[in-house]
Amino acid sequence: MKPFGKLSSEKQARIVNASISEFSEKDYETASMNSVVNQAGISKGSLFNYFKTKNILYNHIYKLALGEVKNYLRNVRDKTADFPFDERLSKIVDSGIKFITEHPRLARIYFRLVYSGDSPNRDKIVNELQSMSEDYLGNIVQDAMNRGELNPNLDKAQSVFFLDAVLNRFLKEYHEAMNHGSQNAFNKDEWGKGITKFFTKGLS
Amino acid sequence: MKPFGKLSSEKQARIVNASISEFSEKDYETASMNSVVNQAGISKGSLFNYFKTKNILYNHIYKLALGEVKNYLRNVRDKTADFPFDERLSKIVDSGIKFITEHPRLARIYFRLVYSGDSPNRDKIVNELQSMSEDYLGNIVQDAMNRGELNPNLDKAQSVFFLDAVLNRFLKEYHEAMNHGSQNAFNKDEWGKGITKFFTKGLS
DNA sequence: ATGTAAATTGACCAGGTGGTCAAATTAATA
DNA sequence: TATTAATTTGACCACCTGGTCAATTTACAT
Repeated sequence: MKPFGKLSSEKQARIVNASISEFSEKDYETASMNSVVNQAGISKGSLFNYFKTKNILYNHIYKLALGEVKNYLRNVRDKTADFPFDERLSKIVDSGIKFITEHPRLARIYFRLVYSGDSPNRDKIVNELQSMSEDYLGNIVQDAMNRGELNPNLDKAQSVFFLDAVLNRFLKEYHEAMNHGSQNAFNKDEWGKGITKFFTKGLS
Repeated sequence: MKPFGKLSSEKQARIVNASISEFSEKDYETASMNSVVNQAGISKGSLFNYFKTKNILYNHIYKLALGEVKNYLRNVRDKTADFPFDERLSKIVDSGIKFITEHPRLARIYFRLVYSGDSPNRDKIVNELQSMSEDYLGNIVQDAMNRGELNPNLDKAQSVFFLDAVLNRFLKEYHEAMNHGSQNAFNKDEWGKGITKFFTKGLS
């Protein structure tokens, strides 16, 4: 068993928590192992005993973040499997907002990973995410096409791309607005409606 | 006159060129003044004589990059003022691709600025960009609405947001695909058509 | 050619980085 | 309790950072 797994769950939590804070506040290169160590209240040697390198620690954390994101997505997809396209889209937006609100630090790590350039293995990870998203949104679009809710001659790849672009951008802006305290910048419901209307029309 | 302005234009070009390389390859924190100095073939003291801090040098460079971007945008907007919406949109995509192809390093600095988190004054700059884009795309949407090409009851802010999201994301992906050598990832014409079709329909 | 002013240099500084490892502490075994 | 094994520690290392400044080189005026 890996040394980190042997630790008391309280200590594990402390370390994970400190790491999440650090990697969400600074990008990979700028994030500091010393800072993690101080926040977690352990010694430097210990941290490097649990995680041999900064890279490995980062991998541990981002997988954690991504796992949570995937959970959310899987959840909303399955729970809305029988809903029509527009309601489904609306729920996706809602759950995205919910995730961001409940896990702002994990969301930050996610956005940093997707939009910033210097995480290790960034290309591989982003490719993974891309194909995950294609899969996810692709299924939803396909379902809607099968039901006759969307134009059956759609270029699916492009449609998914548009969806992904708008959804991600919206959530990113929402996340940033949230972190800057300007709560009124986005009216959730209004924007949710706007997005679903725009896509049901654009892809019809 | 500032010391940098007194330099021979050849030397100025060398320094600007080295700085563009550095800031396009690494993000602000990671970019190294030592590296700029070596690439430019001047001494460290000189560089800090021309630009008192890293921050000031970065500002000089990003303003340069942004100026070029604005030039391109202004150009295409004015030259297509009388075109219908779909042709206009198509030209915007084309000119974006052209810019990226001709100035890949400046494009990289632009994307890094917009999507990454650690440039100095990032918030201020991004706000500036946002209102610039709102202005730019807002005008184009407004023109089309006035001409009766788009639904006159559109929520303009949202429409502009969608346009901005998709255009930026597309150009970013195109830029990344280009830099990774995979030229066939995007068929320019096909995607240009797809984008215009999607928006003319979605906003009609 | 000489003196002076301006431009250029690079050794140097304090401070930070990821990572190491002998030594000290704690836990487990007998 | 005495011995051994596992865990934890933090001083330390080489390296890099942005930035400084006395000293040297260059340019120019007389």
